[in-house]
Amino acid sequence: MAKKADILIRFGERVRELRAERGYSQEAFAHICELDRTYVGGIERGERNLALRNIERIAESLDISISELMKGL
Amino acid sequence: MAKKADILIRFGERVRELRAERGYSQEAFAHICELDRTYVGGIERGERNLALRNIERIAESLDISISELMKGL
DNA sequence: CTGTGACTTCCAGTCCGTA
DNA sequence: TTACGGACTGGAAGTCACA
Repeated sequence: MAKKADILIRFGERVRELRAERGYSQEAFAHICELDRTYVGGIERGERNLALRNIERIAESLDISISELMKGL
Repeated sequence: MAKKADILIRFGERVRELRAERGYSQEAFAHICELDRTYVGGIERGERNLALRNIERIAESLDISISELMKGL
């Protein structure tokens, strides 16, 4: 199984990349998302199988569409 | 909470549309996704805040990318 | 600033039905 | 074929202390 990297890992890397691009720390970004700092950290490390509502929050906080956020995954 | 159309509702409508396009019944589609039939029904009705792994399953079962699935949402 | 393990609460997700 | 209810289990949501 797992011919490609896991979806959660890839999603986390994508979030980290976009978050860093914007010059946010995890903590600052977490605040914008209204999520806990450690929770966002867990997402970026691919440890969290987050649900659609939180995916939406993250996309909004990055100021892009969900579709854009999911690009390449 | 004054949202025009909740993300879950919009996602559900999108899934229903794409699933029906392919001529699958909810039950047949649920079987392909390896999800419960009542759960798929709940998703299409916008009652379920499903997680990323299951979003991926649905996209795969529809034979499109997650990004494509999320288009317009 | 970030990683991580542990923790509680509540919902994601399953299985049984009925209409 | 789909909607929806009840009851259940595992895991997502959310937080904390400390490295």
